[in-house]
Amino acid sequence: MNEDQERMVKLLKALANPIRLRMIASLSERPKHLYALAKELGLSYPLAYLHLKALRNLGLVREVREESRAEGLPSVKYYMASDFRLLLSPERIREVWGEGDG
Amino acid sequence: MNEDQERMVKLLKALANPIRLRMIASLSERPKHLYALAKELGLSYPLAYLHLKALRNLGLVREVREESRAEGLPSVKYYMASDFRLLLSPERIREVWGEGDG
DNA sequence: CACCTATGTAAGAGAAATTTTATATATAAT
DNA sequence: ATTATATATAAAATTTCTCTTACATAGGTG
Repeated sequence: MNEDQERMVKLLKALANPIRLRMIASLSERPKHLYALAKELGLSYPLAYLHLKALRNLGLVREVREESRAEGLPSVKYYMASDFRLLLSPERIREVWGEGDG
Repeated sequence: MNEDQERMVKLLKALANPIRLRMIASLSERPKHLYALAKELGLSYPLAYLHLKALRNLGLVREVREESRAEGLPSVKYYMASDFRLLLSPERIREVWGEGDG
């Protein structure tokens, strides 16, 4: 697997999960912190934490600084959905995966 | 999960696998039968069979009749990639998954 | 007849993903 | 003080996914 191929599989695996899709949907409405997101979606904090971590690792969700806080303050971390775009079609898949062997 | 949501997760799960992506890439070049596809991709027949079944179940790959065969003949089954199109973006995900709770 | 092609499936082993439980820390409110 | 908010992570348990092994069938070739 080359880099593009690996990236595509990782993205698809990350998105192939209802909890992570709901997280993206919610965090694309407005930024929130993880504790609030967990409550909103009816998840335990550790579970929400693990799912969010997976999304952050791929750049699908990112941290945003809350502006109303002075420098050096403990930080309540806000997250928002990144603006990504992934098209899946036979042609696109062939572009990335095709012609390896014939 | 409503029907659209379930469909989206199933499609993403089906696509989140390098073997199945390679199958789609290959079967979008030209139709072939499963035995040949398995050899081409270096897979055991049973493994190829299971992955192709998953793709067929979702309509991502479909069977095509070989024209050069007379009626009633045993049938060497040919498969080709269906022409699908799936766009993933925060907006699209919010359309399907958003507003459930907040 | 043995071998290669060709299809179809079940059952179990093994690997990966998901979820829970537990632990640790810290601030703010009642 | 106790409760609720808030973050962070490890480890174990559970569930799902993936893959191999085994079995059954059949046509064609050397």
